[in-house]
Amino acid sequence: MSVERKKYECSALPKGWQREEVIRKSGLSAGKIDVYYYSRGVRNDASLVPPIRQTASIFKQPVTVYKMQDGKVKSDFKHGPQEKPKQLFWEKRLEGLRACDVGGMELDAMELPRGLRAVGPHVREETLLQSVATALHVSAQPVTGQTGSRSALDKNPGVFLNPDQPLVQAVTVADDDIKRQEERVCAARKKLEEALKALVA
Amino acid sequence: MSVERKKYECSALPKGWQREEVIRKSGLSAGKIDVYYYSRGVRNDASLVPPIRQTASIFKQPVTVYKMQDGKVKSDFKHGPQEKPKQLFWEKRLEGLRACDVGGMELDAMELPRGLRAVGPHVREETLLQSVATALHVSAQPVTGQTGSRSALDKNPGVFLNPDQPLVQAVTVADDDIKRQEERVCAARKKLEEALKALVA
DNA sequence: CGGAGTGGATTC
DNA sequence: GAATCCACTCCG
Repeated sequence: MSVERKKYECSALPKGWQREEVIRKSGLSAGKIDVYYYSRGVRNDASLVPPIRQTASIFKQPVTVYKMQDGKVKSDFKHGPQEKPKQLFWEKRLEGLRACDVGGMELDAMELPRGLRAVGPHVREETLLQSVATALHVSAQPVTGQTGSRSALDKNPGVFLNPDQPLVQAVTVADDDIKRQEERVCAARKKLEEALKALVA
Repeated sequence: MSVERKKYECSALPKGWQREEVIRKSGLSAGKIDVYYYSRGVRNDASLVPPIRQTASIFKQPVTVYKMQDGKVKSDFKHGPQEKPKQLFWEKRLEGLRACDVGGMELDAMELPRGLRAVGPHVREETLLQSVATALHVSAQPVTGQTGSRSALDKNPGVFLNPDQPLVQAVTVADDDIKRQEERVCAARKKLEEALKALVA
């Protein structure tokens, strides 16, 4: 596994600094080039060990840390991995779009079970379908829907909307639902039984 | 110094598995979290460490190993993870079945692009659709289709069929196909342009 | 816990 | 669209 690497002094850099170019050899970005800059003894160079100024410069500028009385650093930078912002209502980009067959003929929209209710401002059944379908297709977690109250979600989605769940109100399965489903299974079995009988006769 | 460690069962994990989070407490990456997964003492459970009887039982039966004079084991069992047998043509169980809408009305079958050819004995277009759709939906690997010759696959699927791929002949994309697709994109862009013009006018 | 290597967002 | 930057994963 030979990595394509070139490392050399570069006149545009201060004395003692080196520029390295590494070609990515796999993945989606294979072929792209990453550039690294080194000065001697990187590990312990004060200009590269945090805390460092977050200013735009290839030469990181160290920071003087002032301690408070209790010995803790007076700062509020966060620990742990930062959570990425998430896009709410991305489904709206799909509004008015429909799948079509090979010939370009638009397919009918699917009708959803009556129990599924859309939530969020101006979210219609069309968007609901796309949202739920995507969640079922993509999500690794159980799909349970939004648990916030309908009015809270309408008025303040930025606060109450759970971006990990589709734009459907959380569905509660009651005893009634289970009974109804059992009846459907029974009916289907009867139908199969009769079909088999008819086949033999 | 209190080490920040949390170890707990996690509902997203299979039963018996635990997730541990350990916060790095020093170094450049201080504050970052490492996640470890554990299952209960699998490592040293005699009934789960090979060699194991390959019999059907939920309780794996360990094997007594007899050594020969030279100290080597008198056996030819394979090392490394055993490959599970795979079901060929499971798609045939779905033959004659169709999705229906909420009202019980059967939906039309989808028409596939002409380039896709079914392979394997008695595999029709209907089965082809189910096979390809499942592969795209479920497979983590690229879906490339069967590379064996059509006649070999028909006569000796047990030998030549690749169970990791759907029952479609490997599709080769020629320059012609790319050109045709480019034309389609161009046409779609023209249509969009005109629609936007009409909207403004 | 560090470092190589990549995905992907951001900036130019 | 390319260059740059950052965050994250994986593995020793």
